[in-house]
Amino acid sequence: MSDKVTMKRSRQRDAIIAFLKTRKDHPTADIVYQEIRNTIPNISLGTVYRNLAQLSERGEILRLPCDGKVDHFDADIRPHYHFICNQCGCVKDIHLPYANMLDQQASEEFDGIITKHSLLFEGLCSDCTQSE
Amino acid sequence: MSDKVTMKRSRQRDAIIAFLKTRKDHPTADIVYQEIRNTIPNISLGTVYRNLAQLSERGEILRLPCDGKVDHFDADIRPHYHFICNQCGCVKDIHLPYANMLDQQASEEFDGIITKHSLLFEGLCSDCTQSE
DNA sequence: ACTAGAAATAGTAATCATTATCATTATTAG
DNA sequence: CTAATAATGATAATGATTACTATTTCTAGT
Repeated sequence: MSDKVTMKRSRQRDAIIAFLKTRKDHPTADIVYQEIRNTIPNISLGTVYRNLAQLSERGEILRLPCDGKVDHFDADIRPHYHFICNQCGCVKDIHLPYANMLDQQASEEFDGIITKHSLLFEGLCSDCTQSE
Repeated sequence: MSDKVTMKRSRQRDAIIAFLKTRKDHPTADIVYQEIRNTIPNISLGTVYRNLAQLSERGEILRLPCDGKVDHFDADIRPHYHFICNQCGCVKDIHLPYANMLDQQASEEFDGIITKHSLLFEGLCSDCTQSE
């Protein structure tokens, strides 16, 4: 947290990053675990969680909190927003640029320092609108 | 959820609503529990959770998910946003009106139906900026 | 007021995602 | 090569929240 402890490589972490980069659907820790087990059968779920937490703290990936539901993870660290489907739970990108204006507006209303915001859109994904 | 099952009053629920209305700091379920115990010593934590969930589903109060941290609750159901302090964890109001434009903008970028968004500001509250 | 049916409760167990622990293994700087 | 230490796997622990169940409390309709 405070300072960079030198990071040793591990094939587990390499596999996690590599896998995340192949996916655009923002998998959960458990999905990552299930997938990596195909190549590293005895990887531990704790190892997956530890690495995902570590990588997101270092800013190498994004942790997407989803309003009380399970966290998802994104290897695309460019600032953008996300959508979660209230029916199937899938998470998709919303490519609006990060709205700094929001922080500015909020700062005018607020006695303190606003450094960021998190914004999550909700509704029905295209698949779920059709199967209704 | 689907339809209104007639709601019976209970002094536990009355106390929970009444307490929430006296507070502007958006207490957690546990805070509500601790407080109500002063007047109803044997109230159950499960009862508090059940009622808070029920009331927020009926739209009588707001549940505030806070990015993986503990949920907070708000008796002020007027649409507005919130701020959470990264230091002390307090939750405060941000009185920007609900930005429907955000949903519209997002809808243009998105193949599906966007019904709402949740937006949480983060940073340091006024108390924590001073004690740094 | 009485009563039957339904909702609410207290107490407790269960869930579930996530984190912590710890003995062992793997990585890497020198 | 080797010592120092980060990372792992296996498992236990945590913590917020929900589910269960026998009992109590409401309340609508006689």
